Amino acid sequence: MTVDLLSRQNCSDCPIRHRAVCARCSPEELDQLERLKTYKSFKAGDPILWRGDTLTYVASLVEGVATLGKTMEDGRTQMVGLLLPSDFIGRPGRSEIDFDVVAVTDLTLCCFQRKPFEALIGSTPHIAQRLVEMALDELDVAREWMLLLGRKTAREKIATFINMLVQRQHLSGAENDKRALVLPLTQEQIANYLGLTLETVSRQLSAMKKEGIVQFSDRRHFEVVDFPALHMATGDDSDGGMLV
Amino acid sequence: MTVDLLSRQNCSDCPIRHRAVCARCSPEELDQLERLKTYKSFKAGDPILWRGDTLTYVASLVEGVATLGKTMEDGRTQMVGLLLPSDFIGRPGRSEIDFDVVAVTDLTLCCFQRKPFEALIGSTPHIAQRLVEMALDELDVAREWMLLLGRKTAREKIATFINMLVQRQHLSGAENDKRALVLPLTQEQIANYLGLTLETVSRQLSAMKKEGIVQFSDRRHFEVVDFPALHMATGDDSDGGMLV
DNA sequence: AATTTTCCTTGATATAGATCAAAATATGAC
DNA sequence: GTCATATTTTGATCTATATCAAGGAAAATT
Repeated sequence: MTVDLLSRQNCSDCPIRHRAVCARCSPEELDQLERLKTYKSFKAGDPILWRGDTLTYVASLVEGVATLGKTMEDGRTQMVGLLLPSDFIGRPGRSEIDFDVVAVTDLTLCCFQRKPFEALIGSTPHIAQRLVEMALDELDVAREWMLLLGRKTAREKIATFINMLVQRQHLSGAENDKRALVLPLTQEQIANYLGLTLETVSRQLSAMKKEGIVQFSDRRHFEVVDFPALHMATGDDSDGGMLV
Repeated sequence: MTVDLLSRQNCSDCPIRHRAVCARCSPEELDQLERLKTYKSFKAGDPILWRGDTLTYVASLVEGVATLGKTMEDGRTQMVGLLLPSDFIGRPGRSEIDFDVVAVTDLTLCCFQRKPFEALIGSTPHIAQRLVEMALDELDVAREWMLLLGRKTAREKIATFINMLVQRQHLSGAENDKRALVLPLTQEQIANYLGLTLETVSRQLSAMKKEGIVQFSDRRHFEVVDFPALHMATGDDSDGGMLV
């Protein structure tokens, strides 16, 4: 019943397929995965993992949105990742986590006990290989975000964030109205993701509405009206993104 | 002859051992690695890889310092990684790189052709497993840096940077004067790493000298005089770091 | 439907760090 | 050793964004 809106795949069967982890698995291997798997549900706002927690599971996000965040002693916080369906949580070969994972919406995880999962990796090179690629993909995303956090202006940050939502939601199979997009976070959470304050996020978003770049139907749903202007505003591209 | 100052290991033999990639390799596997391996040298300032380059090699940094950087169309740049001896360059399973790798000092790489290296991974689970762990370690570092870039003050950034140098150089086997540390970057490069301008770096470093936290013997060599104050200045710890 | 709470907007003001400018110091080349 | 270049320091000013403050709109709860 859980159709993964963001990964073009029905994943009620074997959620770890999300990222094609087991595209090349043999029937026996799939069977093994099948037996390890359990589902867990969380309510919006629930902490899934806390910094320092022992990792007994690795998991694949089936439905919903979660954030990865780091918090400083004095309360300043920085989001370091946004988890959408098909994303992977956990670190084979590591028993502790050093950031917080929090459910933003109600969500479902497909969990595998870490130990047997690691054993499986140890004997199945192509799964390990796939995990390397996934980790390196995440690393690319993190580095792109470092550029954003270190060098972009508030306006560029917002534009880049919206553009990322466009990309991740278009890549997905969501065959709804092509332009209808979901804003999964509050403005405070967006501020946390972008290294800004919520007031700055509000002002920049208002400006982009006024300029007719984006249009909101309600707080959580919007569409991009002027793609070239959005592209231009990201700072990634000196021209209007026409070449891409 | 090339003794790796930063990894407690003599690595003239099999540089990929740096990160214990092949600690569990059989003699035949070591032999295979041995045959794939070539050394390449670069001069300070040389570009090693350019964004968009095709990756024909993966490599391990034997000696010297290199930076990973991203550049925007208008010239703004953000360093996204600092490579010290024993660090790994390259992405098994990926043929293109999307940032620049530049030699900061003269350096030596130990290179393996990507294709055969990937084949080796495909048939050797424990190497693949080790690479997953390495990629996840890098991801942790990148996320820690995201917190720094998004939320820390200029002073906290500088203190954190110095503290990172202490940690990486102490972890290494460098059994020279315990306090003598190398500053491998110019202040402009540091600014690039921290999302600041060079003037701000200069001012903050001067302040920390004046306060007696650090002391420079020359531009590239310094020692930390007051560790508790340094810890305090990183912002990571509300107390003076006494508990760590 | 009324009330509470959460989320968003807008304005006024402050400030950390950027930018502009210039001199002082190193470093390297010849 | 001198000249040229790269790097660092310091000062004056500016500005983007934070901070402080308060009201309004939506959502959730009763």
